[in-house]
Amino acid sequence: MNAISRRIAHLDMDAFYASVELLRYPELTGLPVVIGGRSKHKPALQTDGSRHFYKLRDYAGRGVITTATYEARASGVHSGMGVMKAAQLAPDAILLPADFERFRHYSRLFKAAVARVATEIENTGIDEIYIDLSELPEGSLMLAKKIKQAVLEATGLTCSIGIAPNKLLAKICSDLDKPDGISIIGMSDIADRIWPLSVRKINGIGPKAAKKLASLGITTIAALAQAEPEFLQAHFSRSYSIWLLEVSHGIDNRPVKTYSEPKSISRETTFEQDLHPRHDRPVLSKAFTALCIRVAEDLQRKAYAGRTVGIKLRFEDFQTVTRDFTLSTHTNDPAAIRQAATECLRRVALEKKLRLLGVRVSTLVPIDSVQTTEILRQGVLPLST
DNA sequence: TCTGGGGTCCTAGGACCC
DNA sequence: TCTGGGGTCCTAGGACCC
Repeated sequence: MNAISRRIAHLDMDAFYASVELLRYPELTGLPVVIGGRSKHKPALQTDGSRHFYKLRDYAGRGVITTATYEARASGVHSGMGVMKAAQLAPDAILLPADFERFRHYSRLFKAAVARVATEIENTGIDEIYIDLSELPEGSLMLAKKIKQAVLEATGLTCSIGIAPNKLLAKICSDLDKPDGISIIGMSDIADRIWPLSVRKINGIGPKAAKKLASLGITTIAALAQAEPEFLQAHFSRSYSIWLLEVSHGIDNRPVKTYSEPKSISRETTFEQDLHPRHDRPVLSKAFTALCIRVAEDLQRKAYAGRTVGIKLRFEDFQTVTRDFTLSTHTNDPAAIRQAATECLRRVALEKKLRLLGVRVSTLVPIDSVQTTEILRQGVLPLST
């Protein structure tokens, strides 16, 4: 493979969760629709055969918007926004609960469709992938059209594709002509197409870094590209400064990774109301056990065992703490996980109400065949001591 | 009406070993 | 009596992504 002439596509499904739900409820097409909130608010079938949909104004409680249709985005609603805030902006938007099983199904469908056109695929989320097109003979525009057509035929859904010499640029590029677009750029287009954009368009510059850059007078990628290395290093770490300058010039050598092992498996839950560590202890304990069981089920279903068990607590003031504990052997046994997680819990001062509780298992190893029973047996051992 | 859930990666200090 | 230095593991927190 020639690193100099790579050709990488980034494919991003358009408003994925919402679009999947519109396939099921086509009568909502063209309306502002958001996915989010908790699992009530499922559309109810009425006696006249029509469906009743909940609107954002009907919602009360915790949660965020995971996806908004373009019609809802026009009101200023976007993913990550609290549902209650979104309700102020778009009270008449239709609210649908997330159906992850369905989303995963459509995710598999679109990825399989792409794989029939190009095999070198990196999964980066339920609704997006990178594709290495370097070894294919066809032109980029032709490939992009073929892939979009394959996705549409397999799912009825549209996507946007960016093609560029690396993942960094491809990712930025797929967002240039959304929805249902194709953008193709080369290194010679960076000054015209990339530099005018906000630094936030760079995958890896989040709210914190963008804010700090803005305080230094840097908001566009062009301004970042013109910054002196010494100036950046006075405000950021050396490695981050070097990376900032590289990405501002469109440099990125990361390969498309067609396979990766999971590093951790976790489950967490935000309570409807903050819970008091002593007064609500029975409820907390039940939730805690349920999380351990779910993590163990996930591990067993995916055929992994882990050696480090961790907990995550979020207090009423949103302060978040984690603790973890490494066992002498790998386990995927719910009782062993709960015991280790309880050890972690003992090391936290519980003085405030709890908003969130989570359990995580990391340092994973695949449990193939012969080792399985041994790992399971050893994993349970600490319980009996 | 603040702020979900599932992840990855990085940093940094201390323990421990050679 | 002044304390090297590299490597790895463990732990905690934080930024970031979808």
